[in-house]
Amino acid sequence: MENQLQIYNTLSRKKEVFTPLHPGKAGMYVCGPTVYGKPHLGHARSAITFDLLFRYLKHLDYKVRYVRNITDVGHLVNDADEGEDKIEQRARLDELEPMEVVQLYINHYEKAMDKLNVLSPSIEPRATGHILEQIEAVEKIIASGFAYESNGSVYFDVEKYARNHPYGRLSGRKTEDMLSSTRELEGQQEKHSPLDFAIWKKASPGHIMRWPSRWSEGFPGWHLECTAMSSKYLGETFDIHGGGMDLTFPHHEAEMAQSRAAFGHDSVRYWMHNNMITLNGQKMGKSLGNAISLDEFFTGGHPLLEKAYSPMTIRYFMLTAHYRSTLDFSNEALQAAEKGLARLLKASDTLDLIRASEKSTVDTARLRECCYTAMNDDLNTPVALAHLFDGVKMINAIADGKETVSAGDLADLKNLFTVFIFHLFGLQKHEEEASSCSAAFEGAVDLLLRLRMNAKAAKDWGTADMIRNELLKLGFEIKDTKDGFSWELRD
RNA sequence: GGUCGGGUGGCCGAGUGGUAGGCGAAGGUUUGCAACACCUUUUACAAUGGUUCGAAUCCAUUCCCGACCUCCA
Repeated sequence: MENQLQIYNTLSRKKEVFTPLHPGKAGMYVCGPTVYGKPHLGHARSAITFDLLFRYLKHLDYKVRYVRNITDVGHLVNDADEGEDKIEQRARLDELEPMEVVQLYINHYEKAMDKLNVLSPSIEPRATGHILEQIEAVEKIIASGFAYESNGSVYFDVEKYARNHPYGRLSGRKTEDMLSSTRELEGQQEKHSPLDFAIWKKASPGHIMRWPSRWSEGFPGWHLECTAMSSKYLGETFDIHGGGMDLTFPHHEAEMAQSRAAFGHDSVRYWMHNNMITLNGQKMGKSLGNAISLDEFFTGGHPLLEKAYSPMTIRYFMLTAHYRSTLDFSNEALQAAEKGLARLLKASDTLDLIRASEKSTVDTARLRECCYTAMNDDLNTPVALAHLFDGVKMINAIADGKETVSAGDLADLKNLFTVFIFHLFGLQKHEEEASSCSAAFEGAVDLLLRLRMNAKAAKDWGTADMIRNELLKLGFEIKDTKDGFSWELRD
């Protein structure tokens, strides 16, 4: 039983063995982006963390339904229940329809995720597509007595709820502490208590995004969409709910309260939260104005970036830290990641050239075991990577003839590397550039390098070096091997 | 102020009682030279005290940093 997947549950603050609600199936819901701006490194961290989980669960033969929402309404700019909708604000500033803003940034997000090789979730529901479900949820909460209407808006009655239910359990706080530290805000006369949050909000006259309801023309509160959509697609109880740590309070705490008020029980069995990306020790975030967008990373177009970093470098960089640790961004760290990744991928190429021997002098079974143990330990990718680098040493030693591997072990090693590097970690070799080269192009480069080989054989170093140096200038990487050469196009 | 989490070598980053790993640097092997690869080396656990055969890891005190408490992945 020791080698089972364990995940850290924010609710219990412990690692727990993952046992799904329904044997053989796993349901996961993750808070996706609010689409009012370009995706940045933080979005990538969350997406990659849960993509890894999604891939691993599938690898463990679970039938996984992965729901990641898109928030396209209800997220207000400032204080929780006042202020402009984020998307409407962007629309006003850019003179666009709110849905144009939504579409634009969904496109940006999808494109970036695609580059990062983040798999599409099973379902990507949008809040605006689930207004009816959200209205139904409001009805349920009112019926259970934990919400009240006030001037066309409906608020969740936190104090009443907290009398019989633990509010603050997930984020580890007490209602009295929250009360004492809550700021006095303008326009909160509608609420019974400053802790109450809106689940339906009456639209002000200038508000564009609005839907009819029996309380008012308005829009749903931010926290509600996740309760409505997760229960719709995963059921009133489901396995895993993920998101960034900064969503723990108030968003997830509110979700928990809503679910319990609406359904009479908790919905989520395992809460998982990924930590933040930091920049000079400070959280990278839109509101702090220190976020670097993913596009900027891919093109190098940001003053803080010394160069462009490929999507795979970013993906690998994320995997070098555990998902619950903060990860500090720096050019140095990214360049180290770039080189580490190249070394790993090179070894996986080398693996294809290795020939099996009678006997093995290496222990591939143990390597395999170590890799899985690391993954089962709350997705400990940095440790799994460390073991894979032991594998890299192993591969290079075999290729050098210093160690030998049997046919069975070689197959095992190949399988391990393929599964971990490509299937689970989702890393890819340079964007299939090789396949985009035409046969004629490849033939021409091969011809040049064969000429160089001839020159070398004739000890005509001038010609040999000229060919190599000119090709290097054009962006090729040239390597001499034992019995010839290899080349590839740098990206 | 409240709650929670941290402080590890030049950089990043694992690690809850007994050699992570990557990147960098130095030296060497290989090579016509180079790249790749390989071998060796290097510097560490914020401070102080304590527990222990043995502590980065446990306890105490101190200092420093961050996250959340408003919207944020």
